[in-house]
Amino acid sequence: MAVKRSSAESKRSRRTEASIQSVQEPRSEPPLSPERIVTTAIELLDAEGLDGLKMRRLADRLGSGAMSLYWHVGNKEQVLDLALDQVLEYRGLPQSGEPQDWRAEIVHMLEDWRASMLRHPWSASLLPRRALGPNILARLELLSKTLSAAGVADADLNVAIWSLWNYVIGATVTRASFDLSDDEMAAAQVRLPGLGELYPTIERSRLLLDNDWDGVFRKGLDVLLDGLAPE
Amino acid sequence: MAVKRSSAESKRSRRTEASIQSVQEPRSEPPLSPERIVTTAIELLDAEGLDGLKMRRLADRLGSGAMSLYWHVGNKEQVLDLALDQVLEYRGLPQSGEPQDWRAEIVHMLEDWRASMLRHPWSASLLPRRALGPNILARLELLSKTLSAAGVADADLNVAIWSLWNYVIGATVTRASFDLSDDEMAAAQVRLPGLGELYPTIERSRLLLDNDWDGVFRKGLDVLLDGLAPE
DNA sequence: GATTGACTCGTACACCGTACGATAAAATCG
DNA sequence: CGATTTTATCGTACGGTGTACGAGTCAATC
Repeated sequence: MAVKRSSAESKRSRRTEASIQSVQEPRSEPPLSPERIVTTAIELLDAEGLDGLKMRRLADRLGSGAMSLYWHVGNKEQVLDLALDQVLEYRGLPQSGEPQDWRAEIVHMLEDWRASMLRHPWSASLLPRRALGPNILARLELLSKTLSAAGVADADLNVAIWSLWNYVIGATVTRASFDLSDDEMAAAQVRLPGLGELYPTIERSRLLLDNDWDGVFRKGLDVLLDGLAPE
Repeated sequence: MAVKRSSAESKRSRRTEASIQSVQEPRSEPPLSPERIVTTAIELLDAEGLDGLKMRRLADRLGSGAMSLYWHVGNKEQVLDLALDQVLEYRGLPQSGEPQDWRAEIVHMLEDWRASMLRHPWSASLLPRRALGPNILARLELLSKTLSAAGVADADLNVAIWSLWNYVIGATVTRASFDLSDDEMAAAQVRLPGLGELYPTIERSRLLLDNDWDGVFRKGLDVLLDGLAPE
């Protein structure tokens, strides 16, 4: 079993000053920890994609045996859970005070959400099947709080929250899956000869091609905010 | 290799009238085909979830050997692709003529989309990582065509299409993943003692609890349509 | 009747997550 | 201080996976 340490502090009392060969041993890796495992897992996921994450490969990167990981994490699923939640951490608006600009705050948080997931495309495919981690909940909480403080009535609050939420999730998931296929999809729009006949409007609007994704995202978000927020 | 038959007709000339034991053999299954494989795969996915689909198990249900499937489908991924696309087929509005009510047409298609995916919750987790199948493209095409015919300017068309699209995808994916966790999540909202302290607004609005999901979905969709459509 | 192609499937292999228990090292205790 | 427990590492092995391969069957064709 193990994984007892909830999130204990890690005493750094090792190698107390003068011991033999204290000068340099570039050989040995730092000790394992859930944090290091998750960080390395994210690197591996970024490099090799969702299917590229294997416990043995992760252990290789960490310079340890495969089974050593299981002392720190329960199983592979938990590694994925932790990696997803870590990627979704939000540090908030950089500015200092509170300029009361709730709309800027919300837009920033949602655009950061989208940007964070697009930086790690595997996270989009993970999101639909994982539970809500603390960082996801924190963003939802911020969204709720800000909207409520901006004057959205309690009766309309859940509609507003979920509408914004859905929009961002959908935009991210859609965009990320396009990133994955990428040329395959762009190729598909061009290659298939029958495609223009079956889907003429899509072809005419070049819907799948050279889109200004960021601009489109922002415009739709504005429409939603206009309709949901007071005034 | 194989999988040569693109979608050929299947000659049904077997058992030409009078042959021995033509009366009844309830033993033998109908012959394998991509259609039967996909249909059975959907049954299995509905019953056992995404992780429950194994090629051997699928073959068992079909009364065949595991390797026989590979004559008809390239690999397991393709089975998932086909299952997803089949679930997303759209039959259109039941009514006959064209009452010109573009808004009803769009709402119907999008609500049907959502309903179809919620009927098969595994499809939501599949969607983010699969390419666009023909039935998905057909829905996108219908959406484009209807909006365009309703008078949405070409310059605004892509924004409108993607905004609606994103919203529906997000709503479906979010809702489906809640269905999967279900009691675990409802339990989470109640169980965790610190949850109310960390996320007070979420708790107060009962955001994750007893939501009128269908109503919320429809309201957000209306906001979006109001903002995107002419007039 | 011989040949060819469409199909079925048993066996085998590489690879996966991880249970289990043997180790070693550090911390704690008598 | 030695003895014992706790913490951490990891080699081996097991059950299960997708599927490559090739040997089979059987109907259609020449």
